[in-house]
Amino acid sequence: MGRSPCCEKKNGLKKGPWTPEEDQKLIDYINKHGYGNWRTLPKNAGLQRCGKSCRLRWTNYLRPDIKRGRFSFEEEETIIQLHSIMGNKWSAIAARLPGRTDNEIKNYWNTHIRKRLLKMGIDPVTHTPRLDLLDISSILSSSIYNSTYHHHHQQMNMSRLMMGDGHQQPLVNPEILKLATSLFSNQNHPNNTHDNQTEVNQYQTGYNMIGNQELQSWLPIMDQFAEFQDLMPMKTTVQDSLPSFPSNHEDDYSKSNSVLEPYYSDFASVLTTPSSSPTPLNSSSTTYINSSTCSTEDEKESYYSNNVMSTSEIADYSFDVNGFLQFQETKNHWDRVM
DNA sequence: AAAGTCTTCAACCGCCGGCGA
DNA sequence: CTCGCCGGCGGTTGAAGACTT
Repeated sequence: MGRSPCCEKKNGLKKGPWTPEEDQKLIDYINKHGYGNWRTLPKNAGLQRCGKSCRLRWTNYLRPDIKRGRFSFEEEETIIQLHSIMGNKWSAIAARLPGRTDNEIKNYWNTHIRKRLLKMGIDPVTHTPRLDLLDISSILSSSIYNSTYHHHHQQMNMSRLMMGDGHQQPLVNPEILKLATSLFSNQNHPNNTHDNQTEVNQYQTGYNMIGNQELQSWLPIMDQFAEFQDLMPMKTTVQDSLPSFPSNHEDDYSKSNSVLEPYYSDFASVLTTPSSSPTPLNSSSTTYINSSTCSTEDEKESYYSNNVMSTSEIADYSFDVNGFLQFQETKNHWDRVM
């Protein structure tokens, strides 16, 4: 048996934004009598509103203990950490933030924090890194395969990464990068992956050339990258989450042409968590931002612009070793200061 | 300057659980 | 136990303002 709406149109009750006069009536009444029964309050207070609307207006806007204005950095940190534990339990989160309402926190999450996490490559539902959000595929594939790519800085670093610069060894086995490129570029198009024999063969070849041991050695780089991108050390790292690879991959390879497919699938699933995860409560993936010393808004903005990179900035730094080391120093600085 | 697009956030809606009759 | 009332919650909407073209 459904309940009738609390304020039907036929009652002539007003909806929409509150006027200052209505606000004053509500404030005056509650100051004098308390709110008591919300359903009868509007009649007693002389308001053409339903009780629910009055309650909402009071609790979300007129209450004297409401803190207005921008969220402080500490508040934002608290929201992110609590959300990583509790999920969308806005009222529970609000209970830990004096003067903030669940509605305000929910709005702030949806309009600011959520977007920022996405930009950082963090899944706002699970609080785990999602490298696909960073669009690494474009970073990698454009440098490797597009010789006319305009970003010479990035291309130079990539070529050094792959071939060395005449004085040093390649930083990463080019086959690893090729495989990574394939993985990243194809995880964005899952439908194209499993039915394409050419691509499967590509993974097989790549995996054969790299071998289990070297692929494993590449994983810490991914972990560092995931951390490096946004100064957010993850309790659950890419490496920790990786399924165990067979010690003798040649044997498996001889059995089937699609032997790599399950590993690719597992590997890809580590790198990209489904955004529609039904279980936001994941205490093992609590997100930390090492920046709690930023107190003023200026510091906060400065922190974000200096230390939390946008995707395009990551493209500049991602495989630039000097930049990486420099960035690690900055990170260590913030860790110490914290 | 104007039109179109995007962002924000106050307010609404439907649902749920607690509680008393 | 069932029913209806109520407060509370989380998802969603849409008007207004900000921004872009």
